[in-house]
Amino acid sequence: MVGNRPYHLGTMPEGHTIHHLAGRYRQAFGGGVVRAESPQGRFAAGARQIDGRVLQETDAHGKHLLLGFDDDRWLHVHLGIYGKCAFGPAPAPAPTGAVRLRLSNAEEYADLRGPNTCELLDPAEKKALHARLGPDPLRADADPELAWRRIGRSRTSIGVLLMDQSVVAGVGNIYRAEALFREGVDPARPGRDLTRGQWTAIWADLVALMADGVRVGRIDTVRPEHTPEAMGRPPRVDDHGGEVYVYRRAGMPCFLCGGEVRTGVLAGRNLFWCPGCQTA
DNA sequence: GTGATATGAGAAT
DNA sequence: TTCTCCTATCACT
Repeated sequence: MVGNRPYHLGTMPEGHTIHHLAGRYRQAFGGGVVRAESPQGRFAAGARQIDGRVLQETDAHGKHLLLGFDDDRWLHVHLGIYGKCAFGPAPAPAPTGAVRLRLSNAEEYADLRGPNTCELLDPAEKKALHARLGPDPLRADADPELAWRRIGRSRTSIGVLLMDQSVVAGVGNIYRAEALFREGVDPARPGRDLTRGQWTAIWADLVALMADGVRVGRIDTVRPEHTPEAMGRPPRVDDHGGEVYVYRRAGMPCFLCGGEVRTGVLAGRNLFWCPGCQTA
C-alpha cells in the first residue's frame, strides 16, 4: 500500500513477504538519504553505521531481506517467526514496543520489530549468504534444476526437503503444505521417488503462488472453483491470511474429497495434508 | 498478570 | 530430537 496509515507486513513471513518488503523499502527509501536509529538499543551500532547513508538497492533471497547502502554494506534482515515491519507516514510517532531499527526520511518511516537476524554484511558475506541458499521461486535467476539435483537423489521426504532453505529458498510451512496438496503429492514421499514431472509441477506452482503472494500480500492458494463464493462456504476467519486447502485446517473436511484434513509433526514443524487427495 | 502460541533457523545433545 | 532466541496477541486466571 501507499497510504497514509501505518500498516504491517509480515503476518506470515514466508518468501513472498520478504520480496514484498524489498520492494516496499525501495519505494520508500531507495536512492535517498536515510535516517536510522535503534529505539530498542539492540542495533544501536549498526543503526549509527547506516544513519545518513543512501539506500542504493534492495534485494531478497528466500526469507532474507537485504538493503544495500552507499558504503558497500548490506543490512541483512531475517524476520524469523515473529519479526515484523511496519511502515507509516512521516512524522514518525514515538516508537511503541521493541523497535530494533527505525528507518525514516521526510516522507515515511519503517519500524522493524523482533527480527531473528539484523546485521550488516560486506559484499563477500552477502555472496556467501546467496551461496548457501537454494533457488528462490521469486527470483528471476532461479534454476529449479539445482533443487532437483538434491531432491531427486534424496531419501528425505519431500515435505522436509521443501522446507530446507538450501534446497529451495523462500518456501515456508504454508506454501509447503499448499503446493503439495495442489499437486496431490504425499508429503512423506522420499524426494527420490518423485518424478521429474512432479517436481516441475510443484516448482511451477510455487512460482505462481508466491508471485501472487507478493502482489496480494497474503497467501491464497485455492483455485477459483474452491473459493468461499464458488462453494457457498464461509470464508476463513482466523488471522492467518488467505484461503488455503489444508494449512491449519486439521479435522476439517477437504474441499476436494470431503475427507478429514490431517496434521502431524514432521521434522519439528506442523504439517497439514489430506490423505485422501495426496497419494501421488 | 500468566501462559500458550506462531509462519524460522541454528546450535546443542 | 530438543533447546533457544526474537515479539505480539489472545485466551485465560
